[in-house]
Parts: sequence; C-alpha cells; structure tokens
Amino acid sequence: MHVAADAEVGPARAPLSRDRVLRAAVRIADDGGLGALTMRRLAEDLGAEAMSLYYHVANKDEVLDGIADAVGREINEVVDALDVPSAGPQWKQAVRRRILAAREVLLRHPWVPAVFETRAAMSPEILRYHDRLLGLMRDGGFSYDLAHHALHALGSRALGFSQELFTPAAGGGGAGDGDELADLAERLPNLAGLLEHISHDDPGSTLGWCDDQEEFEFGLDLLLDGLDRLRERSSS
Amino acid sequence: MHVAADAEVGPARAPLSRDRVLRAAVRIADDGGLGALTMRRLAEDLGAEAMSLYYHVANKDEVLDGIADAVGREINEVVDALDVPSAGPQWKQAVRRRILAAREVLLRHPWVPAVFETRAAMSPEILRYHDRLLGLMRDGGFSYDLAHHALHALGSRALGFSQELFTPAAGGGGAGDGDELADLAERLPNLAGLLEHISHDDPGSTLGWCDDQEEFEFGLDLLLDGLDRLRERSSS
DNA sequence: ACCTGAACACCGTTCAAGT
DNA sequence: ACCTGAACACCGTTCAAGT
Repeated sequence: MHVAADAEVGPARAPLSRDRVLRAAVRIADDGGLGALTMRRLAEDLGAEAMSLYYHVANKDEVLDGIADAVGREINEVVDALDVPSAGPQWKQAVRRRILAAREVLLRHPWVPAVFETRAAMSPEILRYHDRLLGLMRDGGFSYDLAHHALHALGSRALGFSQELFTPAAGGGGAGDGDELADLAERLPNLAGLLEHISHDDPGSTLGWCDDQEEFEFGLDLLLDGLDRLRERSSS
Repeated sequence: MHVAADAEVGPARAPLSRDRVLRAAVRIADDGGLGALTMRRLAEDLGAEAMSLYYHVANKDEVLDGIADAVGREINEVVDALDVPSAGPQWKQAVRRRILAAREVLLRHPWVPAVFETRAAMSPEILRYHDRLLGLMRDGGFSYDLAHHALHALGSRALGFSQELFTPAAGGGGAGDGDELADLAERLPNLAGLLEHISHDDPGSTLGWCDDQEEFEFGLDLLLDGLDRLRERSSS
C-alpha cells in the first residue's frame, strides 16, 4: 500500500533535542489530552525509542515542567504585545485585557490548567507573567500589600482559567425521568428551581447549560471591581 | 518477635464491603497522598488481594468517586449542624460561615481539591452542598440568575479551597545568592519589590510567605461583598 | 556525543478457578 | 456469594552496550 520510505532514506531523522521533545509533548497533549502523553508515545512521535528521551530530559516531571513553561512563553508573547495604558484608574482595563488574552491561549491548550495547578509556580515564564501583572497594579497605585492580596484573590483566574467545578448537568443522572426527576426536586429543591428557571428562560442554553466565557468574565469583573474600590479607598 | 496470630485465628478478617474499601481509601490518601492510593496498596491495608476489590467496586475510578462523595458527606454533616440565620442581609454571614466550615474539613484531607476538580460535579453529596448554599442565597433575595452567577464566581471557593497557584517562594531558585538575586530583581522587578516589601514588613512571614487562611478569607470576602452589592441593587 | 535493547519494578484490570 | 492466582497490557526508569 503506502511506501514506507521515511525510515530508510534521507537524513534518517532530525536529531532529538530538548526543544523538539517539548514541542512534540505539547502537540500530543493538545491532540489527545494529558493522558495520551507517555514517554513511549512521545518517543514514537519523534521516531525514536523511549529511552532516547532521557538523554535530553531528566525524566517525565521535567517534560511537564517544560511544557508548562512553553505555554507560559506563548502567553507572554501574546500579552506583551498588548500595550494598554495602565496608569491610575486604567489599571483595571489593562489587567482585564491581559487576563482575557491569556485565556485565549489556554483555550487552545485545554490540558494546561491541570499542569499549571501542580507546577506553574516553578515556571520562569509564569513568574514573569505575574510580575508584569503586578506591575500593572502598581501603575494603578496599588500598595504592595493590596497587590499581594489581589494576586491571591485572583488565583488561577489571573492566568485565565477557573475550575469549572460546578456542572449540574452531570448530577441529574442523565437517563432518569418522571419519578427520578421528582425525587431530585425534593432532594435538591434549589438546584431544581435554578435548572427550571434557566431552561425556561433560555431553552437553547440547556445543552451547554452555562456560558463559560460569560461566567468567567462575571467572576473576573466582580474581583476587579472590588479591588478597584479598595484601591480608591486606600489612595484617598 | 511478634506473634502473627491475626491471620490464623479469630474470624479471619472482617469481610470486605464497598464501605470498608472507601474508608480505607480515604485513610491511605490522608496518610500518604493521592499517589499512595493504589488498588494493590488498598487491598493490602484491608488484608486482601487487589483482585478482591473488584467484587465491591467496579474500578479505581469508582473508588475516587466514592471518596469524593465520602468527604462531601463529612462536609454536609458539619455545615448542616450550623443553623445560622440567612434571611435578607444575613445571607452573607450564613454563606461565609458555611464555606469556612467546609474549608476546615478540607484541611484534614489535603488531597481533596485534586479529586474534587475532576469529579465533584458527579457527587450527590457535593450537589447537596451546593443546593443548600444556593438556598441561603435565595433566602437573601438572590434572583436565580444572580445566584447562578454567584456559584460560578465562587467556583471552588464555595467548597473551601482555592488553588494556591502563586507561590513565589519556589520561583527564586532557593540556593541562588548575590548575582542571582540581582538578576532576579532585573527580570522580575515587581515580584522582587513585593518580596522585599513583605520580608521587611514582617520578617517572620518569610517562611510560609503567605498566610493561606488570611488570603482565602480576603478573596472570599471580596466576592461576597461584591455579590451583596449586586443583590442590594437588584432588590431595590 | 548520541541513541538503543533488554530488563526491572511498578500500575490497573480480566478471567477462569477456587471455597 | 465472595475471594484469589496467574496473566496481560501498560507505565516510568536504569544500565550496560552499541555507533
């Protein structure tokens, strides 16, 4: 069928390198999720044996650190090109735009939150990202204390994501009808009321149930507005 | 040395059950973290073979679902005993107390956030927790729309945790002195300034760097205060 | 310097077999 | 009904050996 020539002619294969390994790792995670990222699969994609990887990276942990940093670099490239005025009251728009731009990068790499949650603190690129964010707040007149609190309050939202912990659609059980729905309304009266209200209000939204982007921005603005109020109060 | 009698006399061993399996799983995670929780280790702790577990649970995924639900039950037992007035403006204190009580349970099970982030939405107990939280907001006069937004805005904070994504102490490199510190101050001027300010202000805090409980409450109150303002505005 | 084969110590899980 | 032994298909990783 196909001519399997690649393995036998030409310059055999581009030599491995730490950079090529990490680039392949990002691609695998993008395509198949974090579960697809194994040392053996990684080597296969590079046309090498799993053991060859260990010449370029110490272990899998270093691969995960590496791809976290790689996405951090991608984020910084995007947000550093933004150049929004940040003096005084403009800090809020500057921070908002920066965070939403970072979020757009994350949406291309849905596996990133899981990796960031365990090792983002170690990444030089993520540290750089937070440093610049802190700079915008300082431009806006934040004291170090308030800026420090602000970073903690934002948490992962500063990087553009929030765990979608609450997805009620999954809780109903799916298949259950009739009796089961009545039982649910009794056990979870408030959630049932919410569900009824939402599906009545906007039947089309039942599928996704919640507009994630809208909810993300609601929570972000709630925090930014609250921080802005504290900033004004402290600088008066 | 020791008399190894347990295996040979008495009622041999308590029979396995789904409940005993889950209880042992929680204990293992509490003691050794989520990484220590393997089917083989779980069986060993119960004095059985790994394969015996599959008679009581379908697979490891069900074990993880089960321990998430078990902690959810533990949380509900604590918060249901609270009984704080929640009518009108009192909703905020009621929600606040409830969330901080949930947090106390989580502090006893540090592995829980990692499990919740992947499967809390499926847990009947966690659903029940959110239903009651939603009920408090309804008592306070929240519309379903605002309450819905509020749950998303709180995210995992509703359950008492926030990812500690930003731990600058890890980023410095630890060992580096002199030149490396100067280099860091140049690359991360704002974080360096923050670090200097904090360690000057309160030298004792350098060890833990941030008071997690204090930061958690700051972020929580920022959200609750903002939500309360929206509630007042909408109900006027 | 760069890559590999064979091997080790782990996983979760299946399945036929025991009591 | 409840439990188990042997075995399978995976992991990450080491180490001596190849070019």
